[in-house]
Amino acid sequence: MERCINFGMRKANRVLNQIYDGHLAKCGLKGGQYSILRALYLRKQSSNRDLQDILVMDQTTLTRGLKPLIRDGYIQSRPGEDGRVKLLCLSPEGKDLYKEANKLWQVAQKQVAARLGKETIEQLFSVANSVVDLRN
Amino acid sequence: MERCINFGMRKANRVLNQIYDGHLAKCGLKGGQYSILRALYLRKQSSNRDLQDILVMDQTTLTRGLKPLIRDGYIQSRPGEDGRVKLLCLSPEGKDLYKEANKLWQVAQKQVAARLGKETIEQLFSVANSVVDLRN
DNA sequence: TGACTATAGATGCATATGCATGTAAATTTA
DNA sequence: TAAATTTACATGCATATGCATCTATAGTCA
Repeated sequence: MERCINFGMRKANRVLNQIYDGHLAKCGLKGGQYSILRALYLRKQSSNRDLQDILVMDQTTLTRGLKPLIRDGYIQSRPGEDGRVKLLCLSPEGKDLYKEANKLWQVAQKQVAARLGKETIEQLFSVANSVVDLRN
Repeated sequence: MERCINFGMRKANRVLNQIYDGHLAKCGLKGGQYSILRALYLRKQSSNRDLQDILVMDQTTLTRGLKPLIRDGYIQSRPGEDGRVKLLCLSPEGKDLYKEANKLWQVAQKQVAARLGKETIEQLFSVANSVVDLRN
């Protein structure tokens, strides 16, 4: 009975999401939103397009993921010189929220890391990177 | 710059979903629906509760995942002796659909397996199982 | 038996995901 | 420069996900 690769990873992904989301809920964020805030925190400014590459995310998924963060004032959006482009950056509130979320993220990350162990984590990233490379 | 375990797996999960969904789309299914059909095909009959454990899925997620499959007549639902329980099984159409979907799944699985290689796949399942065990 | 508790599912709400498609702006080409 | 093409982003639609909560049924215990 051959195991489905997609199903195997999907289950694991759900478990991880629940752990990280559980911690991040204290500041009202989900894991995906945290990733977006982090990417913007580290890059100061990005277009939607840039973030798609960084986050390995579909354009439509990203656009919608940004929506509540813009709505709640954590991300500022303005048109670029190229009229098609939307430039995004964290507002002061967004930076504060990221810093707060980062503390919660660290708790989640440490908890998971402690239980999985170094070797498993290395394998996880190695496997995940290999899978992402399937896109090329 | 520490990498986020959740983010790493999430990206990989999205890539896999797209590959499998791309193939399964030919019969109108998504990967999650295929997993449900498969579980029912192999077990003949299950309650919602049973499937939650098999699929490592939240009750509400599963209930909603079943909805379109029941709606479209692929899964039959009837109450069990225990009035709270909902018993589920594949209809004849559901069995046919599963068999058709299984062929498409095999194409996807082979394609991914060929590109990842045996060792990476073993690691993938090993890591995924370790992550799922975090629930305990 | 009646009250309390536990279990199985369903629903409201909000985000997550991506295909097909639409709109607008920039670039290329004839 | 006008038309065709490409690029960036938005929207309609449908499924995916799970927390909080609700309903109904089953089981437990005083």
